[in-house]
Amino acid sequence: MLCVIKHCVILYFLKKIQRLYQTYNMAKELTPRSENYSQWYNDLVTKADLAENSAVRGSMVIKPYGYAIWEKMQQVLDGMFKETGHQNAYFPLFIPKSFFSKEASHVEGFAKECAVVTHYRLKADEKLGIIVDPDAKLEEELIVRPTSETIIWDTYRRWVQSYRDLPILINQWANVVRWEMRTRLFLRTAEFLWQEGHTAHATEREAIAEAEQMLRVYATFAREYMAMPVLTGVKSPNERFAGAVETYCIEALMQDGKALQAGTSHFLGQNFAKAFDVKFVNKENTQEYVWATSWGVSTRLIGALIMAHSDDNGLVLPPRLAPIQVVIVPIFKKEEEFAAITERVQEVMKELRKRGITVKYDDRDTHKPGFKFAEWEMKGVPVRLAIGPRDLEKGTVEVARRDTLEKETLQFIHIAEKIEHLLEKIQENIYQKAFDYREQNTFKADNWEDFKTKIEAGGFVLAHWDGTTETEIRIKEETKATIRVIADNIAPETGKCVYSGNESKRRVVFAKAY
RNA sequence: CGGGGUAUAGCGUAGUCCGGUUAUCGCGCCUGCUUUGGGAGCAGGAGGUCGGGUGUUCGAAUCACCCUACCCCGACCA
Repeated sequence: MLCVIKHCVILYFLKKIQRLYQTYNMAKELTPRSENYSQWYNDLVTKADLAENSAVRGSMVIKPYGYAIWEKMQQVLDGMFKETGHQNAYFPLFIPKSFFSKEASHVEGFAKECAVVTHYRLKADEKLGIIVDPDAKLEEELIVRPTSETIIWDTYRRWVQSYRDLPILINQWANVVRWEMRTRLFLRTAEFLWQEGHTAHATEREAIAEAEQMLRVYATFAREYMAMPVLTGVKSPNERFAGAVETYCIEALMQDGKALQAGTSHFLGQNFAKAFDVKFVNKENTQEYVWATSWGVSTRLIGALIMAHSDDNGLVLPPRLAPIQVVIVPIFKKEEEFAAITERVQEVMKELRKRGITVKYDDRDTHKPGFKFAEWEMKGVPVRLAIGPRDLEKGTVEVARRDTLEKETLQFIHIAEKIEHLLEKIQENIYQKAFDYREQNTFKADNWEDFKTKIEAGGFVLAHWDGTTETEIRIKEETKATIRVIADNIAPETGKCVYSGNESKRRVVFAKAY
């Protein structure tokens, strides 16, 4: 009897918990970061309406709001590339398989994740429906580009004869495919969007200068637009791009203490020139191989942007990359009030637009203000204005900032100017917060036990390394940490390798990475 | 690609172990009224090849086999 009552009580509470859970879900809330960081990230991407998984394994649909962020990134970066003398062009999606075998380490690096086109036709089959036509086999199979070095260098061979044809400074905006085993929205997908710069130079020095210049462009973009502090430097030989002589990178620290490579720039030496026989005649009339670079950033930057700043209420976007910088929510009961508010809003919008600020008036009458507040907060709009009858009376406006969630009521007078300043302040504050976080999560480790503890806890760990790939691999096997960057802001100092105890000339940055 | 898990309406789910009337609930959606300064309330309504296929059975969301997709953990990687 007692048992039955107990059972009923338990059932009752189970139902209650389920009800609570359902309410929680409908409220569009995020899983808190502290509870499950990965889940938080996935929730955020979905609920901020940035992207979703598609019918194709590992490939995502980038939704309009997410794509708008990418467009902003593209616009800024494209301007920076043009300023540094580059031009855009477009090379094919398909690459003949034979091209790949020409640069040995390059093939090795990418062979395992290439999609291959083998046929060019389908046909109807009575039993199986549509099938690949076995009679339509390609003479030479085509690789869907995982990166374009090979096809581009095959092309450059025909473009370069004399030193007068150099340098070639080209960028392309494109999609690439890398058949990844485990994918995550934006961070790692089978197909992704990126830009890849490919340059050809007469001298080694000039090529190195180019690779370094583009790294600085990326670092500037990350810091000034994404409000994301980055370390710059070079990769260890083990982490180098397949086919590169030197790989430069920008490396950022995410809120869960894991590192994320946000952009790379490669000095390719003469590897591709030799593989594709790209020579030029110099002023002394002798044949020389061309020197090369390549550099790229991808839609992964959106993942970095999300993880760098966002909180448990949703996305936090830096004003300089926010598709909508200011959203205005009217608060009204009667039609007349709405009309009067709208009139006032038009004035504000005009002033804001004059200053180049992107503003949206959320005049939907299908949702209540509270709903709109929550929605725009989830989408990370930096500044929200609310205007209601009380504001019209007093000549005020409520200004809420997304980064701190603070609200204040300001006078209408010079409101556009105040908001312009506020946007700048938000941009700075977001950067500062991310910077402070990184500082607080950067540690030194001088012995193996300490190293393991600190790596486990997360963050950047600065430690001495003997410079051998063998040690690097051992460390990775034992701790999952890799050398993220041999950072150029860390001064050389002698010491003992944290793993082997051998001589070391400098500390390098270790972390677990995405 | 290995190991584990999941798949029921747009989303989140109950039911599956132990097969049996018309498949549960919440959110969302539609209509109406009342609401609107932080995710509105009430009333009514629509919406389902139970991931796909094959089988077992009088009868399958439920059992068996196969396939597919997604999630978590490893190996690989921007």
